[in-house]
Amino acid sequence: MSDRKDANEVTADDVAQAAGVSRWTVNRAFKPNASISAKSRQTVMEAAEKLGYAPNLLAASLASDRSNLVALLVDDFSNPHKLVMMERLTRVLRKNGWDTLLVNMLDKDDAPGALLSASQRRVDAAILIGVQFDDDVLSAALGARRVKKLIIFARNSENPDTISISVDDHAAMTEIADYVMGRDYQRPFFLAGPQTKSAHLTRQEAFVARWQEHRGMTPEVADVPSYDPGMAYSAIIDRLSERQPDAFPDVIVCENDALAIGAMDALRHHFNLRIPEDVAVTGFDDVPAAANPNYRITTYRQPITRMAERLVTLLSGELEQTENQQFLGQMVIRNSA
Amino acid sequence: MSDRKDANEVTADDVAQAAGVSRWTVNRAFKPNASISAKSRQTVMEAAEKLGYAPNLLAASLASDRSNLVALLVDDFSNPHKLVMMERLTRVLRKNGWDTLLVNMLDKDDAPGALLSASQRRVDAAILIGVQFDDDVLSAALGARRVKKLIIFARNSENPDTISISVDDHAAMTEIADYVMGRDYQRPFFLAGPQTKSAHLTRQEAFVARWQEHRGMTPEVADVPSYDPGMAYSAIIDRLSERQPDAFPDVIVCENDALAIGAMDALRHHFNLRIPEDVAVTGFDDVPAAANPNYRITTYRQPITRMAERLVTLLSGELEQTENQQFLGQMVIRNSA
DNA sequence: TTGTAAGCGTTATCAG
DNA sequence: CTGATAACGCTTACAA
Repeated sequence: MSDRKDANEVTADDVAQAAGVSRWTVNRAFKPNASISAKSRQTVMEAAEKLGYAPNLLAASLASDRSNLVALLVDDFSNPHKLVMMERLTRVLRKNGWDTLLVNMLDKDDAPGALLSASQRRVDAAILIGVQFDDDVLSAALGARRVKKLIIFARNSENPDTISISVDDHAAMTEIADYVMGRDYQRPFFLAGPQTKSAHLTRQEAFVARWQEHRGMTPEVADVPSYDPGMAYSAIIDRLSERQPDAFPDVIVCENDALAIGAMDALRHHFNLRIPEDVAVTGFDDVPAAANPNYRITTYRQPITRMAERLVTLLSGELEQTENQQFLGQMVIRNSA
Repeated sequence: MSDRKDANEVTADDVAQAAGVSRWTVNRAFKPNASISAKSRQTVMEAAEKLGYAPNLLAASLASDRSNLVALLVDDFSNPHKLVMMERLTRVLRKNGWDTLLVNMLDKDDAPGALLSASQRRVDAAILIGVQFDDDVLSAALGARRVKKLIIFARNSENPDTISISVDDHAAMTEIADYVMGRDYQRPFFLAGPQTKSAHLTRQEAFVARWQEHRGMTPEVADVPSYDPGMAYSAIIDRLSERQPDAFPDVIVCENDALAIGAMDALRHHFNLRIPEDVAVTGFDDVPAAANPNYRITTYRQPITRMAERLVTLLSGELEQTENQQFLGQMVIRNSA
């Protein structure tokens, strides 16, 4: 049945033999700062090259209990920003010698299963870039000691055993609020994503607080069950239909671009309104589509690459951090507000 | 230094001891159709549950030389369709017990490196969903015996040692051509993606051939270096600026939706043209944005889920296929043409 | 700097 | 159906 196991099953022993050294020397040759003479290393590398040897990472992981593998747990694939994050993360990780196991959280209750999958491959860390990881799930996961490190990427978490690498949502949203107030909009409407139990309502809270503080009134808020342009589209229609002009918002501040795109589509194609003349819109993330001439969204860009680089230092353990890492991004002013 | 190795390091031996059986029996309990009595299995499972045991897949893979791991090699993250494919693929794979290693091909010449990464984790197969795998790369990869199976997903390949699972591009594009001709467009323009050496020019060729056959003239063709809406936007502007109205195409047939989106944006926002009144546009893939009210693209939907399911049967070896697998999708008629 | 012994946690295979 | 032996290919000591 299995006729594999032909060539390519070259082991360190084979190389050792070919190079006339011991297996352990072969090993050292492949380890960046091992104590090995330059000469030995070269002999080994030549033999390895000739035989087509590459270390078996499975065996290495088993023997060493570190795998140089991280799991990326994702749940909301409808948000286009996920594609950007996945690209950046895998790029930076791979450049630094880490491989990525992509785990699709199939549904709301799949978090434990997803984490289990990851742990069975002995990943060194699990990186969460989904939305459905509330603190209950995290505690359960950590309680079960499923993974060594749990890192929440691009989202806050209050869980003390978890490290989050994210943008300073409060600062970012305050900046957006100030910008919007600076343009003198009067009737704000905040469009939020899923209202889970964890701490990621920061954006909404920050906006609302800032507006209250400066204008003495509480902005209207609506939420959708997932970061999906289609859901945002429907939500806006549901919520704003049959509204008198003077009760219609003049600016819709969205928790992210996925929602902003849906909102803009609804505004233009359902309500037949112009943006920003009739209603302005702001987003968050600066997804690729935000720059396209149809949208030209005024949004906020997270420094994903820098965040990914921080992640790498966290993984390598250089930084014995347990504190959450906060970054500052920058507003990108375009035409939608 | 390492204070891990606390709990969770439960092995089959521990469970065996707790359950009063041998390690091998524990193992059998976790294997679907192993010869083990129902009673033994239950005892084992209870003990396992209590101790929180889960098989170490690293060790299993090492010992068995099958890993139940596949690598997904991706290179063009700017195409939104990739997100859809990744979601479907990981979903179907995981449901069937396969894990996914996501490998980002960092640049044009990274294919060998990416394949090497995958092979070092001893993946059972590498699935290619990028564009830069031309037949040279594939041959090299196979020559180096890097991976056991190489599967090209959603794209054709002529390489005989490779299996491709894709839509029947010829049939699909012929259907689109017929549709376009049926609407009586006269001046077609085909917008193609990267012109690599492999066989994926089928769409372009099919369209051109069909048009020639029925109309006796060769459609104009342009190509862009990557499936990126932004590139398509620029390409359309470069190519069509300063053209007299009667030389301007009345339908732009795009190799996929990523290009169609860029083309539509250029047509509307740069040339100030209406779609489909002034110029019609067709796409391919039916990405989520194709359905949004801004675009409403007439496109072609690939049966990704069925294709992913076929992939799984291919992986499990039930099908000792070496032939390429072709699927039929369906046209989705919307407003853009 | 280099070699050696003892595992890492499974599975294939064969004996009972 | 169950138990035992020998790998799988590497790493972590530690000794030479």
